[in-house]
Amino acid sequence: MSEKQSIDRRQMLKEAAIHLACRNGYDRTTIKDIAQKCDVTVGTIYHYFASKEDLFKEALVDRLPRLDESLPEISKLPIEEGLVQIAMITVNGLRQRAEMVSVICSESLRNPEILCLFVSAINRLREALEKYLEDKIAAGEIGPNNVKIIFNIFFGHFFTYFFHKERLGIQNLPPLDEQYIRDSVKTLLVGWKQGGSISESEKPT
Amino acid sequence: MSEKQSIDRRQMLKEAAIHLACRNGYDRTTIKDIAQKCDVTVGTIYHYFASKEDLFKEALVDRLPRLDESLPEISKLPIEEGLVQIAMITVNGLRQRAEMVSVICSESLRNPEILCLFVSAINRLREALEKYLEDKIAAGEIGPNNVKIIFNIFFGHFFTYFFHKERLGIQNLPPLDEQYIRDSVKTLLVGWKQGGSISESEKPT
Amino acid sequence: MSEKQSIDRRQMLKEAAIHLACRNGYDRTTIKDIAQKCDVTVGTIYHYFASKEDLFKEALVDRLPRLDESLPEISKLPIEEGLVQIAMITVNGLRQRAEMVSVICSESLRNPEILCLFVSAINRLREALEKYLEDKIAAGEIGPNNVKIIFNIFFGHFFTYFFHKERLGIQNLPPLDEQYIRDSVKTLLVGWKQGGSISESEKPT
Amino acid sequence: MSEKQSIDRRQMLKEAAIHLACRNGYDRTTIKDIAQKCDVTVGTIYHYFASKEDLFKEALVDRLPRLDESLPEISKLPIEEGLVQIAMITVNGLRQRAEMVSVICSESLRNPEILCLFVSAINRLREALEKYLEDKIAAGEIGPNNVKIIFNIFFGHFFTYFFHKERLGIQNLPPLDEQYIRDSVKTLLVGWKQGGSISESEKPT
DNA sequence: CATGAATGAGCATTCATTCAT
DNA sequence: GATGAATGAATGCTCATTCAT
Repeated sequence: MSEKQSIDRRQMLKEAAIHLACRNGYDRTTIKDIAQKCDVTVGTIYHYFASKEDLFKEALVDRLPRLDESLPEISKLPIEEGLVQIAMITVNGLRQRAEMVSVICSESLRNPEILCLFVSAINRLREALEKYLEDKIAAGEIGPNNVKIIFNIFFGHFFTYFFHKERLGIQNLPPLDEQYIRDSVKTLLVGWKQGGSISESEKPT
Repeated sequence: MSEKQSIDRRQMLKEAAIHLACRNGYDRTTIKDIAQKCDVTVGTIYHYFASKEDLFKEALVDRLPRLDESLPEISKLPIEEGLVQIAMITVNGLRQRAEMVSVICSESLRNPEILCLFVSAINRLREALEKYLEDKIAAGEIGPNNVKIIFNIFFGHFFTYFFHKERLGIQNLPPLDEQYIRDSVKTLLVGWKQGGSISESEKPT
Repeated sequence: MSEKQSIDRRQMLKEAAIHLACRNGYDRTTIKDIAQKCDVTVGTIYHYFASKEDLFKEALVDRLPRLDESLPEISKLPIEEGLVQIAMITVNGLRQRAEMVSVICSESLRNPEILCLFVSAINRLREALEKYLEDKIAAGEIGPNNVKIIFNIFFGHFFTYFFHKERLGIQNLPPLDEQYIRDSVKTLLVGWKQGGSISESEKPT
Repeated sequence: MSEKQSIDRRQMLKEAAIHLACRNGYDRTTIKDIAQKCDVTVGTIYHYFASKEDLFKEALVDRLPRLDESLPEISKLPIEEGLVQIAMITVNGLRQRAEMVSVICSESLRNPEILCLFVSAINRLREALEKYLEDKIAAGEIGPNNVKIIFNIFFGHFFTYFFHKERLGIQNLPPLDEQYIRDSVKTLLVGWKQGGSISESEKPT
């Protein structure tokens, strides 16, 4: 079998694994389930992956979201538009990886390796975005703010809303579309522009 | 055996179940584990609960958080202080139920009954807090705002930060203490007081 | 509690045990089931009986059918009427003990003590009826016949028919009533009166 | 593994299951027992059968007795010989399936599917034999008789005697051999030839 | 006498993993 | 490479029996 086919098959198995685990959880996703979904036998899976855990670890590693490459372009935009772009990339990233996010949220609590993946993805995002916000403060586009807090507000807002609306399926919430994102960003910016989220202890004397 | 002892034992079993499931997940928490943790035998668990699922369902049901009873008092405070109180109650509620929150987050994706519990708890909080915010807007303490958005911002912020810091254990974040909460509320209020999160489509003509 | 009450309670427990075991089999009839049916607790059953097996053994022992006492009266009747009476007593005996017959049939294969009960009941019937038939042959009411064979034909017929119709519930069979019994007896007697079931090896030279 | 081996192993498991259940009953025959008897592990049984119940259902289904194919030949014989052949086929059929008969008798009372198997096997036999007897009456080989009654007498006799002698092991009964069968048939035919088992209600006026 | 909480061995079933073909 | 039969430890659950109250 050609190398390409081999890569495709690995990919197919990883995707099936994540897809099933998203619905049923890691423990209730059996090797046989994955094999059947891919029309192969259990033995085949063990040709490509050393164990069930390995299969999932690989599946999660190679699909972590990356905001980094888009940031340089976005930095050139005015902050209103920049934050909208960032929020949309973040939400779309979650959406495309919705199944993976679910698996990671569940499994990270008990699997340190998966926790590590999750944390490093969030930290990459945090660092990039804090840097972006600091630049904008320096440039005077928004007032002086505690960037840790405003990152938390920004990310927590979109993450939780995505989780409530698109993963848990809570009813009667407005759609998480561009309009909602623009309204949210506008709301946030009203305060951020004025500044003031520097805590007493951080204030320069 | 007295009724009291019987109730205590049920309670003990439920707490052990949640505690273990928080660390290991529902599927990896065995009846034997729970029994050993409580120094009883498996048979005893089945004397008190019809099944493993029943044990967990009961354990989750009777510990859902309640903001409701404190709100009337809080409503009398100025909004700065009110939101701090609400945030602290919310964070402390999550903290006290940290283990339960973890279990619910994992299991709600595949167990509709648990999802229902989770959703109704969130909705209760949402309704109470949206009502509070609308009253404050009417009273002129904050400007006109889309209460759905600002609830999402408020809750999402504290929920995500709690999850990152205290559940996932992400390093290098400031502690989620009163100071952090006060700073966050101040940051949020800068914008909320001024108002402006009414979307174009909602604006009165 | 008076002795009478105590006897009643034992009786009630035994009847419940047989009743449930008839439907569900011995193994699927639990002590708890029996206790619930009688509105007592499991502990109570162990006051009256040493074990589950004991309860069932006692329940089966004291309800074995008895043809013996009626035979002297029946012997005075002409054989046509006598056999009808015997068949009716047999069928009614099975009917009243239908549940017990089911339990005995199932359990006798693996429990030697129950087998013994079953066999001795059948043997008592066999001996009584063979004696009756020999007397009737001697009296010339029926011809010379191998009484073992004609007992087998007589008992086997009614037992199997009862089992098929009233225990298994096979459809489209005529009812096992007096008319059917009279017709059957008449059919059997046609041959028995003429005689001839003495095998070659038994015939006097 | 070849398909043949796979079929053999299924067959071996089914036979072991029936064999053990005959001695111990369905409930006391454990999967482990069956596995040990066949020198395989429990997992192997579940590789071939979905459940314990399935294993037994299959085991019972594919061994139901069939008289049908022999009847055309037997019909050509004089009735004395024909009934002897039929009785011998029936008795040998029971003998070869002795273990299965025991299991079916016990389980059919509580398992509707097994009851259905049992009833349909008996009904097939009943229909074939009633047809045979009607033909013989029409041909004048035996007198006018109620075929339902004489079938019941014929089958009930041999079935009960088989059950008493070879399953329950009641002592002091003559062996169920060809001689016994010939004597029984002769006894039955004495009456059948003369006829007379038409009930009053059925008699033509 | 009566209770029912507690026991723990035993059961049917699952499933990740191995390996001869 | 690919197969799928075989493994066996582990799991949720049952139930006859005991015994302190």
